[in-house]
Amino acid sequence: MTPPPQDEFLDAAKRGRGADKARQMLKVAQLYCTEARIAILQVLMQAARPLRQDQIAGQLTERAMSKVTVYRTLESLIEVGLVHRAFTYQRAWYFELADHCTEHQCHPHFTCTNCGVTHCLMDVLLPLAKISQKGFVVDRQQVRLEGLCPACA
Amino acid sequence: MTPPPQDEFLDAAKRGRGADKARQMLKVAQLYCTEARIAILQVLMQAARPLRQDQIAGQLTERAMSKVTVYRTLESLIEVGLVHRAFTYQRAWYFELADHCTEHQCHPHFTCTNCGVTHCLMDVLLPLAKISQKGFVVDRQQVRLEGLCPACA
DNA sequence: GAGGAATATGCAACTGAGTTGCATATTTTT
DNA sequence: AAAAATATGCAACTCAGTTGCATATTCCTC
Ligand SMILES: [Mn+2]
Ligand SMILES: [Mn+2]
Ligand SMILES: [Zn+2]
Ligand SMILES: [Zn+2]
Repeated sequence: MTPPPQDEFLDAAKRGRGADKARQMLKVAQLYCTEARIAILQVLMQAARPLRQDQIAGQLTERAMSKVTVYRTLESLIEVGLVHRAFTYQRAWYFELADHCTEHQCHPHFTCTNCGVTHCLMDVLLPLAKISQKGFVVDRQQVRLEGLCPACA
Repeated sequence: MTPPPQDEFLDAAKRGRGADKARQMLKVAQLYCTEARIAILQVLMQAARPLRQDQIAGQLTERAMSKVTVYRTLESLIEVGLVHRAFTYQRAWYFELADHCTEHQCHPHFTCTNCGVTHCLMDVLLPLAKISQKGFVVDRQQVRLEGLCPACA
């Protein structure tokens, strides 16, 4: 009886392989390798969608963590470009790894107005708005979609 | 000495011409014609950009209004499609009239990360993300841009 | 490895945009 | 004018996110 691949992956992450990846990312970014940063990076690496602070905290299996620390940890990861704020929904920020981003634009996010679930549209890329001739310098273009997801349509 | 056109327009709005337009919009929408709705619609009709609740309240010259009423008024105007929530910035919603919208998409908004001012890009329209073949039903596509505005670049 | 500087964490208290219940006021309908 | 329907104001509340400060952890140097 071999365990299913997901469990194997999660197990590996807990045992340290995911932690090593996180440590390396932090070293490159010149951030202290703290328990909080390693754990939160691992949670975000395994996440299929952006997560709120409380969802991230809820995934921390090893040790509970103050929400202040979660917020400050995310802030530090954002500052060095490892994480970004994907969008807000019902007054709360959703965070995700910043790896799937192109220079000025990340993938779009679709939020279902019926079930509230958000999907990352990894393979959808809209053209950048051409507004530089008007004197604007675009740093980031963000696309949000709302409607019904396949399960709710 | 004729007053400049802006003042003339503002004056006309105060005197009732803008109010008549608002009354008509409310009648069509089957909403009670209340002081609050007429006043807030007029403020939004004259606004060059989306406004927060406190900015709207600050523009109400005739009579002060409880912030609860401003929020509930906006909510009712949103329900009938006259107003929409344009975006959030620093945890606050910005509201605007829902007239420049096409069926599934409004114009993009550019927020300057230096001065904080938002510009409505009325003449910019990105294509709709083609995700219906994946089973998604898109109700609304929203585009946000960040960077430096012409004044700050 | 020990010591010290730099940085991160937890706690408790705070902030502020937005919401809710309920009594009262306004608008519309009859 | 009276009744029914709806809107408003007040005070109290919610809750995601922030701040000050004492303590703990990480890293760097010797
Ligand atoms: Mn995503
Ligand atoms: Mn706009
Ligand atoms: Zn759904
Ligand atoms: Zn600017």
